[in-house]
Amino acid sequence: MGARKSREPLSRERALAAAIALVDAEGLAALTMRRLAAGLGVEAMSLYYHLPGKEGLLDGLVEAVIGEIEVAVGRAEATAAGGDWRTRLRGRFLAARAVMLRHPWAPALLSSRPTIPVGVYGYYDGIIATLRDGGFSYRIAHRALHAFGSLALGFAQEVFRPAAAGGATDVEAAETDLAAMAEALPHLTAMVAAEAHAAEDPTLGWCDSQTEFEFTLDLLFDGLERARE
Amino acid sequence: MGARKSREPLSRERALAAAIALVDAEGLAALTMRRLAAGLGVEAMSLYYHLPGKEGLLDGLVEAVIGEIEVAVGRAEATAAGGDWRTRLRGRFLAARAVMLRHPWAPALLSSRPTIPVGVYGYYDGIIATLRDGGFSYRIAHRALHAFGSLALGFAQEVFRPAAAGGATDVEAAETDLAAMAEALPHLTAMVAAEAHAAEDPTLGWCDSQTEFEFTLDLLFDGLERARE
DNA sequence: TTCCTTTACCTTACGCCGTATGGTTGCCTT
DNA sequence: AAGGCAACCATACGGCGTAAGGTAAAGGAA
Repeated sequence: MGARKSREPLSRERALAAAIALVDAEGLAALTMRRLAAGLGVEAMSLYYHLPGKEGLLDGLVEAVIGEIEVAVGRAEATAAGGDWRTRLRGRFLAARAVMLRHPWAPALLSSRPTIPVGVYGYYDGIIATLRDGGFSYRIAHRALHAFGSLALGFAQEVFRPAAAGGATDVEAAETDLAAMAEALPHLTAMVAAEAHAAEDPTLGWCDSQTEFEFTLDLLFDGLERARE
Repeated sequence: MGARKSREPLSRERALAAAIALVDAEGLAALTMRRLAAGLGVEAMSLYYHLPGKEGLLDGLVEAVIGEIEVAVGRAEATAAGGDWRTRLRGRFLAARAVMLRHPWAPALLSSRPTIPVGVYGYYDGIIATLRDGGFSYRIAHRALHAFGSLALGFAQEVFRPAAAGGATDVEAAETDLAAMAEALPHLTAMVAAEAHAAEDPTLGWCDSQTEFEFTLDLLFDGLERARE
């Protein structure tokens, strides 16, 4: 009525925000140009006025995630100022992890991208700076980066997701299977039994609880501490 | 002429072999039902008589890779019999890695699959057995599996691939960029300079050389040795 | 006021994809 | 000879990303 415009014009920012909302809600596979456009009350081809295409859209998502990580890491660095290297790195990685927990699709997207998003360079520069402060040579810093792998960006690249989300496994079949499994896979079944393994916290959709994440982190930190000579 | 059949009949095995050849040669994205069928001198729909669909085809590829790993690991185990736990695990992981080097697409495929291929359970059972032999509790064995992550299957999930394969970067632009980069990313540029970084061996398409792989392995092994108490 | 350019959005169409449906062929058995 | 069945194919549908070109409206210049 009073306002002239029937609606706010489209923009790269609005498109990216809608894309993130869509992917948060329905997963990466649900992100198509047509669906995204429909959610914005627009036709698919209109998106191309603001984005260079599907790949550019995905680049935008990555950029947004890296941006969130930079903010979170900045806050973590501020509170950990003056700490030793491993406390500070720990803070960085866990801050990045908090972002990944908000966007469970991010690991898969990140590791599928063909080029390194620019923001990542800055992030890695900060890690190297922390390692140098901690007295590491460039050589060890380099190796540390490789050793951290995806942990540096907040996720453990567990190769497989657990059983199935929501797929209620037949209990009876599971029991008879268990007997066969105990025979074929004695050590694995024994471990599962011993660990009880209440599936307490399958974060990120992976079998990758906070505890395991931090355990691995400390394993690597301890090793690096020793490698420093 | 003499033979009656104009050609050997299709089969799951022939289809899978052709699929692996196609993917080895042209990458995962080139694997479509139509292209695979064409390569076999057949129409796309004929594949559905031997395979349950695209997902089933990908499951078959995974199964084949796991099979190769099992063979390679079996050989490694045979030669390392009687060794200590870390020598044996090392042999397993490096054997798996040799398979991954033959099939650079395998890591991406493996980590994109929605369910765990059956063969993997047996593989992990063997790892747990080795750890138990080495005196580890189930608790630590469990954590070790998480800590190994994708290393256990022979690849380090480096998150990003290096620059671009074959994309000759403009040298002049690269030089001016270098100056800007040295300012924005002082630690990273210093590290690259210090490491010379002759890109000696970008195996698997990732920046993940054999040396880095083994370094990370030993870092984790050392840490676990200590965690055993 | 009139005209023209630019911006933002839309329509249509093309060539891919995976696959449901329903033939058609030719060997094997009886 | 007849029937069955395994193996393969033709057609078609809905969805994808996006190239090419059309259109409505806003803004500045005359």
